[in-house]
Amino acid sequence: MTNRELADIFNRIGDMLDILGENRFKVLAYHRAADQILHLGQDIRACWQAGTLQQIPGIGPAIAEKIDELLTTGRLEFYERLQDQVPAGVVSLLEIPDVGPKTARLLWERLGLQSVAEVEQAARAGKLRTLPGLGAKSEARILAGIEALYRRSDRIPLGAAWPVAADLVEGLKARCAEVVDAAVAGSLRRMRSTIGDIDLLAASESPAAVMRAFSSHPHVAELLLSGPTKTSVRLHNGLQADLRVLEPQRWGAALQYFTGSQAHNIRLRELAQKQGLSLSEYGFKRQDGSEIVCRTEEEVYRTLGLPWIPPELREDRGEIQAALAGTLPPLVEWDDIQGDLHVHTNWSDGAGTLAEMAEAARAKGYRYLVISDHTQSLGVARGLTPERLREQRAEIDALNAQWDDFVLLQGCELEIKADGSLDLPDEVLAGLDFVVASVHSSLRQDPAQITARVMNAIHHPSVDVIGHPSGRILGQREESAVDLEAIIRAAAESGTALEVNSTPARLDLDDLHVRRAVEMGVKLAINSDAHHPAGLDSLPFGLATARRGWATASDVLNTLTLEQLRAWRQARITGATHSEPPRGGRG
DNA sequence: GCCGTTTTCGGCCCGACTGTTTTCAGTCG
Repeated sequence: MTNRELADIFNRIGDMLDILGENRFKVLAYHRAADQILHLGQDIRACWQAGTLQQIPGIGPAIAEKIDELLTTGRLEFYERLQDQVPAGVVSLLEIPDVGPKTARLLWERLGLQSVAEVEQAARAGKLRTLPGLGAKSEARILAGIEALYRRSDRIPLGAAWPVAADLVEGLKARCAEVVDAAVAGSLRRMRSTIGDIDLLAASESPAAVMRAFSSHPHVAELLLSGPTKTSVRLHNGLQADLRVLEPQRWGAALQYFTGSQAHNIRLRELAQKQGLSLSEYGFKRQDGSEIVCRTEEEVYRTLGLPWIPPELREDRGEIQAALAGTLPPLVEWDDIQGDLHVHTNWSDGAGTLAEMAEAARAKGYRYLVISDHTQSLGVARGLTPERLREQRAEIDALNAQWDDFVLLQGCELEIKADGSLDLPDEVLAGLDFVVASVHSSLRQDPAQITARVMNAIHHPSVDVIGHPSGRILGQREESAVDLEAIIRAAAESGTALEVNSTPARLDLDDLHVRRAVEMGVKLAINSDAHHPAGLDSLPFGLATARRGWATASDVLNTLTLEQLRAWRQARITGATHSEPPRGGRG
């Protein structure tokens, strides 16, 4: 039973208890436990076997016992009894926007409705308006919610949401003189890998003018709700966008609040309470009603006795405890990045020439760039044979003669073939400057098979990095069955680095496995996997993913200078232990 | 159901918006 399956069960238990009218804090406890399990970053069976379940925040004796029963027997009596009381179809009604536990229970008890389709039928027949507390408007609203549910678009990748959000922010600033400041907030500012909706914030003394400018933006398809401080719209691409407008002097508190996450904010408010303060998007309130208004986020955190916490960490995964203890990690930053270790050119399936890719990298201030075109067995990508690699080497050498501040390295993205063998002979690999090894084929092999393939590459002395280790494509392809925990352990032993692939649709490793890798002392390579010069621009998405996994510069291979990178590689090949040299800033 | 440098019992974040209401409940984030 996987973490996700356990989390699903506890979430459904929470939903069923909610519908039954159980104490809301008990309901919350189940949802919190589910969230913790889902974001554990390692298989919960390891904690179970080690007897450390109750060390996970939000898991106490009752839920630990239920986890034990589920993992031991595959069943949970408590859950089965609840399922007898609340039909699964009734729980599914909670998926309808604006239908919560109270309404779901009402629909079930008074009209016997047990599916979204039945609710839709009843609404069309005008039956919902006969229920206490519901009128014609609620009925129409629920019907609209069901239609939205049917055409619901899934979460979209971070990299796809950014340009739209940037357009909206720019639009606000350009179209409305009353806007003092505007910014992206929410999960987008926290740089989650996928985005469910776009949260925006504006500072202004004239909210109404800002709301008008927002709701008339060309991206906007439909006005969902509108009040004096908040407007929600649906965009033409199907995404929902929410805008909050606040007074400029409250900017810091508002930005903090609206960035979330919700779980992080709840923790902050609990801290505030202990100090006799109440925290909201407007700032702090003392018990006598006087206010502490915060113009910056730093002031919000300082008032609570905390250092400013980077948005990427605000998920209630230990960052507040670390901030209290003064042990927040110094996260890797853009200025730390010295080069990109994985790009393609028109020698294989890329669109740019060697010179074009090199100049684009130089323009970013990089000191080096690894050309890692595909290898021969990936025919669709015109993978390189040993002969063509030799020809490419000559061209790279010629290009390198013209720079004294930048170096092109010759590498490859080596195919890990379906039988686990590598796509180039050892002597060819040994002649390259750097090797990224990746799986592109037979992604549906069983866990043992595909894990063994990657293990083989990890233990090869010429392989420096495992590329996009999970193989996921966001919204299209689940990760392969590869045992990432085992891969991370093996990488820690062999000194092989794991990639954080920055392509917006990949972001692979994900933040949770980055965190696990950092804990295990594994080096990360934050790479763009660019297939054209503009593709280099996606590296910040991988950088953010690494930051979400608590990575510091010393965890990241491509923060090393060229000399250090070469020394790191040499030390691995010779098996020597290497001390950590100081990093040089890119300036 | 979880949790504790104010607590092992008694708390548990806070506000906006909507609809159906005469002051509030439900939902959402």
